[in-house]
Amino acid sequence: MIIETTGKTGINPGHSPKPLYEQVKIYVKSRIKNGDWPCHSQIPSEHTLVREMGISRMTIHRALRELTQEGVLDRIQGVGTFVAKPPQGRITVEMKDIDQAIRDEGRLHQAQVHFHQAEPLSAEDALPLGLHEGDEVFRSYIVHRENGHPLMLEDRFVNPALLPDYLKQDFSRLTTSRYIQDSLSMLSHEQTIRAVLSTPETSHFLELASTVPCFQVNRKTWSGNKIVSMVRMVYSGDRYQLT
Amino acid sequence: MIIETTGKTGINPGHSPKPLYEQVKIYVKSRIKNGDWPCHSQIPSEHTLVREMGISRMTIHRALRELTQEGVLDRIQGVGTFVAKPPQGRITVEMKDIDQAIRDEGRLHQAQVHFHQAEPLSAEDALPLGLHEGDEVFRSYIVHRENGHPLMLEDRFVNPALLPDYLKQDFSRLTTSRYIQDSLSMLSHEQTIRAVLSTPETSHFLELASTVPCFQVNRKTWSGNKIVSMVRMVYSGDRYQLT
DNA sequence: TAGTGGTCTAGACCACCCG
DNA sequence: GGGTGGTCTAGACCACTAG
Repeated sequence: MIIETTGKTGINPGHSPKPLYEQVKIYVKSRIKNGDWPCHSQIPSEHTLVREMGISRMTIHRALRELTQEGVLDRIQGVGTFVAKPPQGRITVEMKDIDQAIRDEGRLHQAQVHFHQAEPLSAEDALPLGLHEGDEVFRSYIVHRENGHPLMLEDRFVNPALLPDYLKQDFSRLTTSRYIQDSLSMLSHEQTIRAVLSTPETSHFLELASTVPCFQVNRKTWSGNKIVSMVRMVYSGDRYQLT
Repeated sequence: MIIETTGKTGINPGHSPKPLYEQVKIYVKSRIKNGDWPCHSQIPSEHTLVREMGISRMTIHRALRELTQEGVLDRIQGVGTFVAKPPQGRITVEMKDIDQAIRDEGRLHQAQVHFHQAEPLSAEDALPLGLHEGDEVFRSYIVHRENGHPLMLEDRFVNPALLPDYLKQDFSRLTTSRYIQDSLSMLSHEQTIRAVLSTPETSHFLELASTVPCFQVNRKTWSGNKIVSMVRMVYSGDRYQLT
């Protein structure tokens, strides 16, 4: 382990190639990577590293804390620091907002609002929304287009108690999800994504000539313990893909 | 802002309800949440917070650094600290390894290896793998079952240079992706997920009676700048969903 | 030049675990 | 009781930005 310094007064002047704590992190990761410190083994204590590397404890501690945060190490107070098991088989897929996804590809996003109204809640929708049958909800039904071609159908229910001004918005200019995110904070989501076949309804609004495979996203949005919105989004499968 | 202490000798003995830096984080987030510090506005400098809150700079700094890491703040050296724009419309989907996903549901995972061999690379597969036509590659073709029912078809190519022992593994007991993750470190992935219709091939191996919508995942795995593996996974759409 | 954030130290007190 | 990690401080030097 070579510690890079600039040979000035202090032990590590700030314009060293990398900060000291970064060098410690790299050092620890290299020891793990080349097998010196195998999975689940205990690594030297902070005190030991302080002695061996000639670096102050706060700096060592920061390096180890950040590596713990990154999932490289596990630390147990009063016991020691251990090499964590690398996270197995977790690959994350990121779903951007539809308008952003389209614009990021350099294409034109348009939203066509088919309706946007208050309506009484049907029995089948009441339960998942956590409201009662007949309660008034806001609903919007929007087709999103990419360079003029229909890409996604959005059928959204909104809780009027939490977003009383929902009906006043112009969702041909502003995305529903953006409006919700800007209006409330600390939102959480719960969703499922299925591969489905287009139905007569989706084929009509997405202008599909035949039956094609689609992504159907069902998403609930919560603010604290209250449901803000429930949305069904159907993506034309031959024109959309997740990465 | 009330700083909780225990009234002992030091300013903040360790068993205070929350560490000081956590209290600072909560304080900052509350000022943002209730609108005192709007989006993009500059918040007080570290020095100011040190004076106003009577807390040392290292502690203030840690709180602000962690909030920056979490995307709540933006910091610019020499300029100041600003409230970050909340991340818009990014929802992440987590894909677990197939065996883990099945076992997490309390069901039985089985893998049926149809073949597992070395073969010359075809022209169409050579380009995406970054190798040349006719180069030898390892290939495995596996059906994964959930409680006996076929759930996913995995067709994988592997670079023999990086995983020479790939053919010696028993993939009815160990998942291919787990073997790869355990054998190499610092892997990165690149993938696309499409909604597709089952083909005669997938219908046969997934024992589908009719044409159904499926998820098709195409994933490349890199170790550094070398391709380790390329896999196509087809999930029976009526039996699988992403969350 | 003044003010900002970025890093580092030496020392301190603490809670926790285990023999 | 001895070792571990968790937190906090006071002060210092640095790099960067702007007026």
